[in-house]
Amino acid sequence: MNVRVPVPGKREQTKVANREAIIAAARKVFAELGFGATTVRDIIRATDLASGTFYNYFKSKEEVFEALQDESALRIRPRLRAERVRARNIEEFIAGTFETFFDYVAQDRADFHVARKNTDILRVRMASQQVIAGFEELREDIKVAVDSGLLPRLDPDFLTAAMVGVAFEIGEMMLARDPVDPKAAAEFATSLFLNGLRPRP
Amino acid sequence: MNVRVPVPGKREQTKVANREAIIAAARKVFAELGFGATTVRDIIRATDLASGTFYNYFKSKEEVFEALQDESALRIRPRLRAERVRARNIEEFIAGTFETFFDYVAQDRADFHVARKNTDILRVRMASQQVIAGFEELREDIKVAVDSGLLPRLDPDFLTAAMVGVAFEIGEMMLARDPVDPKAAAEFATSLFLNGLRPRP
Amino acid sequence: MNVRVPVPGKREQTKVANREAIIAAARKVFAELGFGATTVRDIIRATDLASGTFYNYFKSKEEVFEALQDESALRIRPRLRAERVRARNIEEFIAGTFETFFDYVAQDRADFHVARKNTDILRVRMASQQVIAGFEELREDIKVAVDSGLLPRLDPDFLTAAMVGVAFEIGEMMLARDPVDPKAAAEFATSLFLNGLRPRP
Amino acid sequence: MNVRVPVPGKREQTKVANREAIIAAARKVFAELGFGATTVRDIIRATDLASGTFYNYFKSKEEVFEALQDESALRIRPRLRAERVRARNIEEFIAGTFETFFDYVAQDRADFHVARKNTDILRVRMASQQVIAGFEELREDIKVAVDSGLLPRLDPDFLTAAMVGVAFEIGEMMLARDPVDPKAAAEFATSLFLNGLRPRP
DNA sequence: GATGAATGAGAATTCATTCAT
DNA sequence: TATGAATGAATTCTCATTCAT
Repeated sequence: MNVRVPVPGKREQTKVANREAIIAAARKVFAELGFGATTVRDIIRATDLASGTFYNYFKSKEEVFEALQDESALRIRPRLRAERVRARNIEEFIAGTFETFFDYVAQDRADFHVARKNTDILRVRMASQQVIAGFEELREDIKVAVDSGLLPRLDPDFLTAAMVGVAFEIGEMMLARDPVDPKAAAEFATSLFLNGLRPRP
Repeated sequence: MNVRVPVPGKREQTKVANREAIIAAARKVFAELGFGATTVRDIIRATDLASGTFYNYFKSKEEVFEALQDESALRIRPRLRAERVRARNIEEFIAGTFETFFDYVAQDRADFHVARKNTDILRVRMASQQVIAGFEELREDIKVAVDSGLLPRLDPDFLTAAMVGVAFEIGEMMLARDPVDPKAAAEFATSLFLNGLRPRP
Repeated sequence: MNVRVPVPGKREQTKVANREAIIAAARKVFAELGFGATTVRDIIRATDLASGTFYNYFKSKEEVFEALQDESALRIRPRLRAERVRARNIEEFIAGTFETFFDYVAQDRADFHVARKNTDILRVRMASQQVIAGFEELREDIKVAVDSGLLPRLDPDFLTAAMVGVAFEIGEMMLARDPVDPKAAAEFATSLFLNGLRPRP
Repeated sequence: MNVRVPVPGKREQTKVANREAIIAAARKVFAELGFGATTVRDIIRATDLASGTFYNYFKSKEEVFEALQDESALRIRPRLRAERVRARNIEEFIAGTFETFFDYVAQDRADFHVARKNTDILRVRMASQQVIAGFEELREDIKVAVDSGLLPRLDPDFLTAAMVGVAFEIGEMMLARDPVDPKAAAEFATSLFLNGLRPRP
């Protein structure tokens, strides 16, 4: 018997490149057609690979979608977390989160925009492993912030939900405008969460 | 050829009844399977009609989905609008909106819950004609409220998006809990929008 | 609600005709290609129906194969049984069985010949519900015949197996010859089973 | 690129060993899955070789199947032949053949049992070059035995078919029983062929 | 020779939609 | 208008085989 010691060679490079090619094609096609309308054929047609090759890398369009989302989430999660960890007060916690998120959305439009294409009837929201982990992380950070007195004693699940809802919904609205202004979006969301709508005395 | 023998006591299904039967079946099936996984066959199988009959009423599952959402939106829209019109101050505007919405969600779980079934990866959000009209209505009301001084001078699009995002996201969270407590959800959202998180002096 | 009383009409006729067309095509294609090499596409291509129509009648080629065998077995089983029931002595029991079987085989070559086509490597033997039932029936009749003293006290399972093996194997050999002579085949098998090879004193 | 580091104590697989490994894997997989359902991938997966390697040894699963059967036939053929050559009378000819065959079957169950797995519908019978040669050999020996007066003047083709049919069919029945009793099977078959069913005076 | 990823033809199957009854 | 079988395009997925490494 032989022990195989992998040395990165052409084969391994091709494998990585193919995987990336499929993910890139999927990103493009999902953005164009929406998740529901996209078929595996559409994705593979957008690469120069053979149809069977898709199945060497992913079992289904669901799986490639997840990989796609995981990639995105892995890019944004550490940045969001770093902002929150660094936060010394409630202003930094809230403002840092929204600024980072809207900046990311503005950069990475395609990732965020996966959808609202199915005859304009549906909106599909990301929720891969990594995205869910990101939500979870936010909730944990909120709990910690509440315990440390950084945030007031509020229901952390609801607060997480509120931040997520506002981030995604305002994110969409922001992208619909020209020019895309993440600063303005972040300011709005931050002010809402810090001060609410009622004028302070 | 089949001979149809009417059975007394069960009246013939009228056109309206057939339409309703299809919508009801669709509501049930969408809730079970999610939109993407549902086929026209699934819907028609859940009625006692024949497959061809579906096409006398709807062109596609998209169309029946829209009709379904429209029905829902038509139930909730007037109530939301009435709340906002009746509002004499910012507290009533915000609290009325959220209370009404979460009450509706708690009642009509199936309608709201259409989905998150697609392999648990996706969340599908309603956005039929009527739902969009409802969003539009909210934005109009917000504009009017801003002009009349009821609400502070804020970007109405962003505010609409924020309310919608919070309503849907907290709505989901609320439904995930036992018992479902629309009052608590409304209080949380209302307080957030009125006061923000920062303690008032 | 209506009660549907079927009256044989054009629709029902077409259904029966289509089912028969598929079975006939399958019989032809199995005989040509053998079971293993045959695809559903091959079968449907041999009809003038559309590919999807196949699935209105059968779930797979296995299912149509079974239907095919059942048809055959249903034709031959009652005749075999009648011969055995009528038998007044061992000669009639054995001779009746083989004569009837080889006559049937000679008539219905295609049914019997399903196979030995896969590069001449394999022989596929029928064993649908009905064929198995036919074997079972033979065993039961043998048991009865043993109990009534018509047949000597032998292991009925082995005797069944022996008759089946000889019937099928000699059947094949008979078909390979020109002219096909069921009489001769039956005489050979009958004599073997009645007298054995050892010359009687 | 991979670097192959030889591990001492485990010798390199030679060409012969690889061929044997593939045949052994095929024997196992055919017995489990049946011939029709088995794929080349299944076979190669049951070895520790790579898929491409299969094609250095065999062109298709048909070819490996033949090789498999040839191996079996090469084991049993000489023994059968020896029995028949040694036979000094009809009793020895018949009894020797069946005893040897059923002993072999009892030993080498897997080889004989290749199949009846295809949804329980089919029985697949071996018929490789070597197996056919074995049948041929039997026929030749029968002819010789007829000419020498050892066997009565009967149609040698039919007699060959009858022996083959009985051997295989009773072989299956024997394997289905517990305990497997080749002696009893041989006795039954021998008595049938020697004496027939009709009581001798 | 061995490897195992890429290939792409082709199989099974589904399903929206049509249309004769 | 209701029915439900027929249609066939489209999709998913498998697999034997090739070939660069």
